[in-house]
Amino acid sequence: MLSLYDTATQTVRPLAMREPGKLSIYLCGPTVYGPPHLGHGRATLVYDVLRRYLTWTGIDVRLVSNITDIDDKIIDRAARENRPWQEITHRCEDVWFQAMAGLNVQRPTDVPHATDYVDQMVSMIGQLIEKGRAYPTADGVYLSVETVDDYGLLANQNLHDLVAGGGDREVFGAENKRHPADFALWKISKPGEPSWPAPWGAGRPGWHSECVVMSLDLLGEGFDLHCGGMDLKFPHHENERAQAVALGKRFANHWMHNGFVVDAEGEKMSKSLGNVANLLDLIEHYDARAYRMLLLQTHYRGPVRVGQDNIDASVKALAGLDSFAARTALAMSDPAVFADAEVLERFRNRMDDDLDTPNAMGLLFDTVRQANAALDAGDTASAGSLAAAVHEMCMGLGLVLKTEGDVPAEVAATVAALDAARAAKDFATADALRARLQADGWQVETTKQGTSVRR
RNA sequence: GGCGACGUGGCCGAAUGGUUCAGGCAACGGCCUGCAAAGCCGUGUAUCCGGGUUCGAUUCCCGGCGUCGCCUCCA
Repeated sequence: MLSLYDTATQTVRPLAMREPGKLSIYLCGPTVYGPPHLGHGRATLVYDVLRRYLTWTGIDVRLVSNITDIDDKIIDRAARENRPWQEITHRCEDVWFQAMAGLNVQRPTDVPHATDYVDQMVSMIGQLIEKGRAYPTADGVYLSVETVDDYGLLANQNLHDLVAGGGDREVFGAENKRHPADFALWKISKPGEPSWPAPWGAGRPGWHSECVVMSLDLLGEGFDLHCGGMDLKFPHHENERAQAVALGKRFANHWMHNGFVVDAEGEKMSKSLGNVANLLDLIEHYDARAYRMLLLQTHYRGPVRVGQDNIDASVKALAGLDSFAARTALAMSDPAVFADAEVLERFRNRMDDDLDTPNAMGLLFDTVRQANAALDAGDTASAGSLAAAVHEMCMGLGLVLKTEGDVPAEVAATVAALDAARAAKDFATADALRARLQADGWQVETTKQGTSVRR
């Protein structure tokens, strides 16, 4: 049974399932107005690993992750570029899923769009007003946070301290709000802006409303886990929760937040600092698996710096694993081979402890070394079961190892020529052929058993 | 100002009240190899500082110093 740190209780506690064997997860998805950056990549990879691991342990996971396709940023960009806002959201969503596919992140079970839920949001806001928890003003509808008893639970701060920290920052809509921390559920639109009809004036929903409505609609009250980046903890998740509480509904049972991607100076990568790195660049220039590898070797709650050195180290580590997969392919092919049960149990213990992937990776590399040693010693049976365990672990982490794969005919011919030259002790020719393959980007391993190539 | 996280070898990064502080990358030596590569074996280097608790602390407590995050743009 997996235990996870829960932001609401600030403890590591078992991730309870509302229905045995079934886990319902809501993950806050992207606002589609720009290209995905490394931070998005981290969050989706962390939750992809979570999902794959849970699935691997036999749990039926339903992962709902939304697309925020109406928002001030989208409107701003559409106005600036003078084109329909839908064109931007559609394009960005395509790019988003393209990037996710590149990272080998599984598509969520459900991908609700905010714009498909506006009616339900209007209805929810109406209920909040009826209950006296929200109030309309000249520019929108606001939630009265003072009516929510434990407002500040996720931020771990009381309302007074939260507001005290506002500093000299300008409070949005201050002139109309009853309390500075009240937040917009509905924003009445200005001429030319996209809008939907509502009793309080045509407009658009505030950011925090969509996730409440969509999560409760698709997963129902008291769903198991709500997750997202640390920066969503407050205000986004706090405000989602505040709405659910104000409605008198049970919300998420467990809250999970992943740490940030930081830059070389250790500062958070954020749009406002302008130090965001495009995720697509990383995927284009490096083995996309390297980012997953790097994150697996970092605890999900800690910060991670994504740099040339880190990524290079991950690429190298992957090369070792690929090489391992290739050399153990034969030992694994025996249908009588079973994954080493003890290794898998240790793996589960580590993963179940707040998703301790760095420790799990330590075990994985240890197992690889043991299997290699067994293979060197000619003990193919042990090598096979250890290698099978490695493959199982990789499956539980979403790591795909490369084996021989498809080799073009001319490369195969070169490999054959290389082996023939070596057999004839014509090492000059053999070295030239090997150099040519390497120049073409092939990883070449010549052994007594013959040459194998990998890309 | 409030709340919180963190400070481990050349780099990244776990863990732990006590024999030798995981693992990855890099370095060095050896085995293997026609030579490499891959692999194996081995080596070296680390717990921010000062107190306290303790037989014993890197780990727990207190105080520093430093870094970072959140306090209504954000994964």
